[in-house]
Amino acid sequence: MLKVYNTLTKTKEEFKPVIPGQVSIYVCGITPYNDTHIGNARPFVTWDVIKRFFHKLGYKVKHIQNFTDVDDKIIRSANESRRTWKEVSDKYIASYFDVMDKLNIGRADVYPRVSENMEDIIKMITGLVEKGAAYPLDGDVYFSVEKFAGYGKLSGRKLDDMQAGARVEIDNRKHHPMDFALWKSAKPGEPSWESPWGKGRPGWHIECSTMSLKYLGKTFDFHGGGSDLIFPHHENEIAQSQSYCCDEHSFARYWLHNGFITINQEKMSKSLNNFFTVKDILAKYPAEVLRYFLVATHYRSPLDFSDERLKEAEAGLSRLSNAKNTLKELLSAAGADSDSAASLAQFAQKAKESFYAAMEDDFNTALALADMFDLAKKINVYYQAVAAGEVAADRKNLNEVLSVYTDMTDILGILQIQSDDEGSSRLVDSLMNIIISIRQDARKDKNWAVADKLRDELKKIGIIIEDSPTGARWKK
RNA sequence: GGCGACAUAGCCAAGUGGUAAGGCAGAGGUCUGCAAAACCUUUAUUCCCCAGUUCAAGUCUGGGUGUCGCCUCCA
Repeated sequence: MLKVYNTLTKTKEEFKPVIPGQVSIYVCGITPYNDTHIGNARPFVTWDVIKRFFHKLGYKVKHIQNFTDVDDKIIRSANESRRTWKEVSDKYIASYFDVMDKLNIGRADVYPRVSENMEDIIKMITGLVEKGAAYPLDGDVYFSVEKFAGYGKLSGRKLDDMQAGARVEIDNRKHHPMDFALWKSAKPGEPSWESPWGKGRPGWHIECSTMSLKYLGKTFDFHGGGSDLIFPHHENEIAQSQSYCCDEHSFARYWLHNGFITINQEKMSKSLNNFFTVKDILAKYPAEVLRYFLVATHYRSPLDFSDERLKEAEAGLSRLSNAKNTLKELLSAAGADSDSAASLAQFAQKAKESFYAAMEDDFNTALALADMFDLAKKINVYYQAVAAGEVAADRKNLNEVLSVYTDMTDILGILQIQSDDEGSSRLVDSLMNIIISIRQDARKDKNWAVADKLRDELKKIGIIIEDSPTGARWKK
């Protein structure tokens, strides 16, 4: 049974899809005015893992993720750099895709943009005005929070409380201080679109309502994003959407929010200027290390980022990677089938069950990883027995173990990037074989100076030589 | 001020009321020409504090302390 923590009910609930066998997901995407930072990257890695898991369970997945390409910050950036808003957003959307690809994140089915959905947005605002849920005001349109009885149900707030402690400047023209803009009239020099209320552009929240309803229908399964979106963004989306559909049960059924990435225990954000871009990190660490780092903690927990933590991630990932290589090495040396790895294969099946159980419990990747480490250890123990000549490698059962191991890495999306470029350089492979053979000769002659020099020099260019009873192996 | 989350070893981290997973780092050992990788052993009588419920509490309840987040653009 798959359980997910729903922010709306504040409990873990059994997941029941709207349409059996299918999952519909809307994830709030980015505002492309800046390079993607690792805080931004977290929800996308999270949802990528969730999608991979649903695929493994046999679900058909539909995933929509927007780009907020009409926005104050984009306009400001455009004005400062003498580009158009379109040039700015296109540039950072391309940059977003570039780093997402490196992080091995699969594409959504559709990436709708605000600028390409104006008609639908205007239609929805018009509908809300007609229903009396919103009102035009001097070229703007505001949503009337008092007209929506459920306002506050996602974030657990009451209108009265919010009023009391509000830090916002009160605009007295509005019917209620918490009323928020669906449409903003154009100021000079701003991009604008024609509407029944004059030239202008949409407010922030309406786009996600419009586009999720457009692509996923009136009721869909998941809506996700960072926990800073709970209020006001997602609260407002619910208000708009349910008012529009005239149905308090419509719109997303499960709301999933991931915790923040922090720096020195403080939220990483563009406004605090304490962020690291994904690009910066990828200049220092392989993309897989960053991905592993993000996956090694449950998605709802806060996650403190530091160089030290990345180094730990690198060490942990390398352990998993070594075990996979060991498994492959065993297989390539395996002869006839035997039963020597039967109990290892059995253990692998148990580990797989345990791994799936962890994933079914609100996508507990941290717990699932423990099963991978347990399996890695058993693989290593078996390897020692083979290396000591106690047993012969058992092809059939080892193949089963590899398939379990690969199943796990497929779900987490790790240990895959490396294997892609393994085959890309036959020349390097051939050269390494020659070097290793020369070094083996030197070792045979007890010429340690030459053997060590080869190993040390290779290490300087990032290639590690490891001797083993069956010969030397190398890795980058 | 209002609302919410969290507090588990040196560090990170999981934990369904039934006796504390896993990783990193450290220590000792095995293997090795030396390394590396790997393996074995070792590292929390105890889960922020205090009360309570229970045969049984890290887990539930109440109170306290601390940290963080949201309430304003934010993933």
